[in-house]
Amino acid sequence: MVTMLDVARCAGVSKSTVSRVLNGKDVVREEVKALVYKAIAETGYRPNLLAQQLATKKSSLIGLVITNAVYNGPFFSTLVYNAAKFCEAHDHRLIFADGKQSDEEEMNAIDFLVRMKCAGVMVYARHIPAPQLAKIISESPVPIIVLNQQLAASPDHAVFIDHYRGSEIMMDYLQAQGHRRIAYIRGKMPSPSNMARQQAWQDKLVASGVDDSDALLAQGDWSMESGYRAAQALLAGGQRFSAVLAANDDMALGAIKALKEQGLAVPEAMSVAGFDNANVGRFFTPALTTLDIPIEQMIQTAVERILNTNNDPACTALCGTLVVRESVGRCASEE
Amino acid sequence: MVTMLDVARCAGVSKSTVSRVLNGKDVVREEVKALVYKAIAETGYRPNLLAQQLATKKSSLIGLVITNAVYNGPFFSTLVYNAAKFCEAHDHRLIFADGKQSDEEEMNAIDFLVRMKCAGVMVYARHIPAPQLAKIISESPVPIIVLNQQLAASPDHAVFIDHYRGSEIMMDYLQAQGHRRIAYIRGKMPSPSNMARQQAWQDKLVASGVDDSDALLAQGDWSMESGYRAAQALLAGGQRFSAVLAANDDMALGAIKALKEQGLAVPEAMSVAGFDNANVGRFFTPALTTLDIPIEQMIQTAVERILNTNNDPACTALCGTLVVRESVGRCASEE
DNA sequence: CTGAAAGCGCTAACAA
DNA sequence: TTGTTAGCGCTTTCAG
Repeated sequence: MVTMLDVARCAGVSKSTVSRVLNGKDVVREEVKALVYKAIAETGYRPNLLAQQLATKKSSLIGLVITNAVYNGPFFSTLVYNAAKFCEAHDHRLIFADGKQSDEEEMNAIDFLVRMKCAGVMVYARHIPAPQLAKIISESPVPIIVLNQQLAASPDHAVFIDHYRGSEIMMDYLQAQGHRRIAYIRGKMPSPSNMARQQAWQDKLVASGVDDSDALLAQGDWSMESGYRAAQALLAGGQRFSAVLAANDDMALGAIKALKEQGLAVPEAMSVAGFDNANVGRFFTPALTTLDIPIEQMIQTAVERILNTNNDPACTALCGTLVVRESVGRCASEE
Repeated sequence: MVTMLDVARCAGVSKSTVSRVLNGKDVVREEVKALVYKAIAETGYRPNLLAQQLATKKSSLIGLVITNAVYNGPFFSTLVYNAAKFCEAHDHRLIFADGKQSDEEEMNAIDFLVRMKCAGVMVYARHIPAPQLAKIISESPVPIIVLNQQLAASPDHAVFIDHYRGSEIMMDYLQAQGHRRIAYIRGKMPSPSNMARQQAWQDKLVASGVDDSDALLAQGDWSMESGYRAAQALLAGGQRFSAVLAANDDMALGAIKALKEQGLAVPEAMSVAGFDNANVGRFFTPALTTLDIPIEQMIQTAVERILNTNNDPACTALCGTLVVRESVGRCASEE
């Protein structure tokens, strides 16, 4: 392991001089500079970032904690991709810790990142309860930004999407197509996005006079497989409904599969819609009607908040935009 | 920022004692231990991992470099998910650096991770040429494992999948179904997996007497969108073919969409197959016939190689297994 | 413009 | 069993 001292000796100067030419802060004589660069090349020196960060107390890392519950969705790749992208756009690197499946693991993950002296950490939490989150935020020496979740206690530490409003938009569309009895497949609980979406669904149903919404609710776990089974369960339940709204695209896609298998053409006999605007939805037959979620903006805002380049509170009010494709049709059965 | 010294003072002991109780290595008197724990709780002390790693020269980080060219595929989530999983199974954390779109960026990413003193780094490279990679490996102070690419120069630093063999398996199946003129949609170059798959496709075609394989080749970039367009181009080309093989599932799915739009039923009028066994393929109509790639095993081997818990050279010989579903049928047209 | 020396927060001999 | 002392590799005063 070649250190700065080795380079210094090789160049016949002191450690501090080497440090200076590397950081370009102080002024160093050109000839000396050349000498140092030559020594660096000869020795194959690579600065140790741990030592550097320890000395400067500055970090080039931004942490991200995600539950692996969302690992299989398209949501995950988009999130990670954009997180990496924006971090690097600001000369930082993304460091990643798995929140696994429990609040304890999620806390561990956050703790690890904080102790790694990240400049900040983004948390896509599924298990830590809000008050606990608020406590972590207030006690943390570095900014902690909570993703996809509203935090009353510290709004500027949360970047979220208004899933309730998004779900309303979708329900309005469905109802405008004449659907009244709309079934809902929810994701695994607890999940803020699911809760909000489900609530809007129920509220809209009630507002339109459907009062047995419970009978139209099915349970999934975000996976296609679970959407497939949830749709089967719904069908088996014997309830009347003309549309199925799933809490994400994957489940919607699974549901379509199940409906088709039962001889129900989509959208002719049954309409289906999802959330997230997963890439694959466009290539399905029928192409999936969905709600596009501005993940990219959310992450960008989070990163900028961490690095203090963004103070725009408006960014927390995202709600998504409807993407109309083929999987929703007009309601056939007049009720 | 509360340091170990603060804790020591608070407990009325020395730094080393605190360090000892924290690491549990040396024996410390129970009462002193209690004192220290109390002090830790009171001060809210969190060990600084940078300092710790600098002092011990041990790291709990494993790096991963990926080109963002693969970010949108299902390949990506599986890779990252499993990488995180196996790292954590071995008490390490995954740290992530974007290889972006050039060899220079990929080298930067590797360099960063090495300088962060990772225990090792896994590289899913798309741009750095093999000889360069070999050089990096030989000069690196920590193990560098190249993913998904054969490396003649240093076989024990490469964990790859035999894509040529995998493609042969698929071609054998297609030909067994009676297909002779099989079109191929390739991914963006350069890509070792694509090159191998394409070569096997061509060799098999030639072996079966088809000598104008060039006319049956279309260019994609791994995305569904590109598969869609490639299939359109193939159709527009006016060539006869009864099956389309795409270098990955996403392109295969895109191709199916285009074929359907042209009134070609899959698999009745045209067969389609892909590679990777993306989750979504199962829920498509028709469900996609594909080749399952043992990504999980590949990553596991890589992580274990880095941590020296695996010396089994057999693990480098993975080739994947055929997953027969509905998108390939018997060739209708006798030629 | 450059070098000496102290310090970042922790660990690890070595003594006591 | 515990404290003292030197580092780990880098930055950063402070002198010169």
